[in-house]
Amino acid sequence: MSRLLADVNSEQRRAITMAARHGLVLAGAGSGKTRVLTTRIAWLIEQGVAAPQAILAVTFTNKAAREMRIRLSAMLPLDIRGMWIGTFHGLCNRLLRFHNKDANLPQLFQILDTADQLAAIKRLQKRLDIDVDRYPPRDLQNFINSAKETGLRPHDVDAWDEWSRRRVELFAEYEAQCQREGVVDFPELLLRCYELLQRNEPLRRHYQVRFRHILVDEFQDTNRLQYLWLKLLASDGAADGAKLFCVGDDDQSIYRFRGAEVGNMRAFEREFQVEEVIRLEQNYRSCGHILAAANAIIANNRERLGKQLWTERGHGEPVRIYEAFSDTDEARWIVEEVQALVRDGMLRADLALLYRSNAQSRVLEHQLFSAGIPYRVYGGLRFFERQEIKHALAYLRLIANPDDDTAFLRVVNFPTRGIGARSLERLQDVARDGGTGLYAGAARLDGKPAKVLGAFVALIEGLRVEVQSMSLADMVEHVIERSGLRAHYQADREGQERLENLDELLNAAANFAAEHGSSRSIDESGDDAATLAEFLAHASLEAGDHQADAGTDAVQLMTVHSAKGLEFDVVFLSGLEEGLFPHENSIMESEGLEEERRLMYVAVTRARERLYLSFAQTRMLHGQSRYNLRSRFVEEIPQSVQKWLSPIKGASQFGRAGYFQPGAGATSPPARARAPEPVRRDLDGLQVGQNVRHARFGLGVIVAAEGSGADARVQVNFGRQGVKWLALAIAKLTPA
DNA sequence: CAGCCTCACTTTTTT
DNA sequence: AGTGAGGCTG
Repeated sequence: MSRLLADVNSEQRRAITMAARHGLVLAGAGSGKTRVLTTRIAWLIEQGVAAPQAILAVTFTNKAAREMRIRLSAMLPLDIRGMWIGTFHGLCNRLLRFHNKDANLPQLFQILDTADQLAAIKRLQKRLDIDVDRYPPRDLQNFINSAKETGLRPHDVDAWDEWSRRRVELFAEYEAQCQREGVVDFPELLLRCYELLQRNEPLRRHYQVRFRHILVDEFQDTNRLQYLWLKLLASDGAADGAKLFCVGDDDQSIYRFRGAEVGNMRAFEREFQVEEVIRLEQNYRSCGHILAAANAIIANNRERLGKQLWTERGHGEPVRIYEAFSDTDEARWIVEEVQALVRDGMLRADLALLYRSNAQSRVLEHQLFSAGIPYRVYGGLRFFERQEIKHALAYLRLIANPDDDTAFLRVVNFPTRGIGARSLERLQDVARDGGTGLYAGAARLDGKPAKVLGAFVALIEGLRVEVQSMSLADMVEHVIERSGLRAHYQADREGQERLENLDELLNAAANFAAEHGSSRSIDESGDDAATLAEFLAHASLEAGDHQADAGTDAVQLMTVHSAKGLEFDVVFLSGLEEGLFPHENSIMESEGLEEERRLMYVAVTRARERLYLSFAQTRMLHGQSRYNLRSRFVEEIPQSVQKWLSPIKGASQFGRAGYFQPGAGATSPPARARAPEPVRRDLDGLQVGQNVRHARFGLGVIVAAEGSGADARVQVNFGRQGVKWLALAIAKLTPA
């Protein structure tokens, strides 16, 4: 038996060694999904079922692709560098670079990241004198991207009225602009690649014949276009086409808002007549009580393919639940608990503080900071998104492609060189009238604009010549120097960190050249431009890690979304309140609510040993106090695995007597007794923050009040019944 | 051209 | 409350 199959359970083995046909693996959280995927690849190669070149493995994130490569190279005595393992976008980029002519793209086409794309759209709107109130740039960006991600070009999009017709026109104008400038945005990479293969039969056949096995990770996150792309490469499921092996978990589908279609799982099963659907339900991560909570929560969803996690690890600890007065109290309690755990020898890095929305990190950070506990927040600016890095890259982009107007405008006057709005306006007019880009338009100016812009063009031209036979790192260094970027940040008192980042960019360039340039020699002239283009693509496609210093032992703070795929010994999940989690924007429709519940399921299944859930009666949000009910998700956890740390279970929902009793449980500090502040009195004895009962809507909390006497109205949060304004003269509210 | 002020926004995120 | 973008003034 193959060494690859040691320590693999029977279901995992079934998936790994499945015969060459279409397969769907429903892999529960912590069930060894990545392992199955990578081991199957290794197994296919080891058994001689497929050659390495015949395999295409697709992931969503660079991190996942990297991990797959690392694991694979540990399993196989092969150089896996030539293998087609990558993200959808990375693989499409690769394909388009190979066949740029057929795809009608310049050889050194640039990739616009989301921010570049928005800038390009704004520029377009300015050029065409579009009312940004009627057509907000963000909306337009969303519109364009979601059209492309559904596989639609402007002429495929329906328009019924003047407004939407105009919108489609702008979509078309935007495409023309991108084409003129030789740039593609993220969805364009996929769509362009898809259309290329669809249109060009020999090319399509080539790849359809070449790839015998297509393996897809996180299949539940695929959007329409990605599914179409996979289908095309797999010859639509024809007998002689590639075999699709998709791994995913419908219960962890949490990206509907960005176009993911869980329905692709069922569509795949149906359209490819998938015979083998394998469920990986043994969980190797969490203790039994935690899994019981997760299973019970997700069981409330109707739209499921069905799965039940189990473990051999035993029950472990119950789920700890804490009710706080306020968000501040909640944060303070969490920090005390963290301190206790660290005192007991727990590593800070094994503790995670999770929340539904980023705004919640502030209170937590504040308390952690006061307590002097090192922490790290995920989700800030990433390396290649920093302004100084984008500036340096913009110079490099202009060297590679002078038609890139986005890059041009970014640095034409940075560092400032006396090119003002007037000069640029003149230039944009000239460029528009001449039907050229800005760079080319500069030659047709006169007067002062001609002088200042001529100097800028001369700078770029000079750079292009000087840089010609340099290594990538030297090139970057030279550009940072000659553009004046370094001097600019040196003169800036607060430029120190930016200078360090620019140095880091040099490192990145050197590393990149070492890793990617080795197959073709770097000093072989003529390939410098290609290496530069690859580096620029890399910078767009892989913006870098969110985390800063991975080395230090710090408590980890992140949203539940960011935590997907990660695991921690101890997880604190805070803000379990109706309106927050589930989020109020999602409560109204069942699909939204089910996605929130999947999010909750993801959060719970991050914990290995211990899980804390907490919520607060009062929370500051957007500068206002909000009064929320406890999340329904808390209710969905079986009582048998709950352990309440705050005074009395459910105190706030059914009267507040319990609050003034001392805390219970060895791990929890005594609750600080504090009466909720009445915001306004004399509303028939009702006050904000109070629990009330309504004959039709049931239990709720008063969240706001206005008016007096016969006009007095209160706003009541009834949880799943919604938030309602009720006139006291009409509605019968009784204190609960 | 730069700094200041007002205004609007505020779920989740990768490529 | 806090931030970021865009507009206006010195």
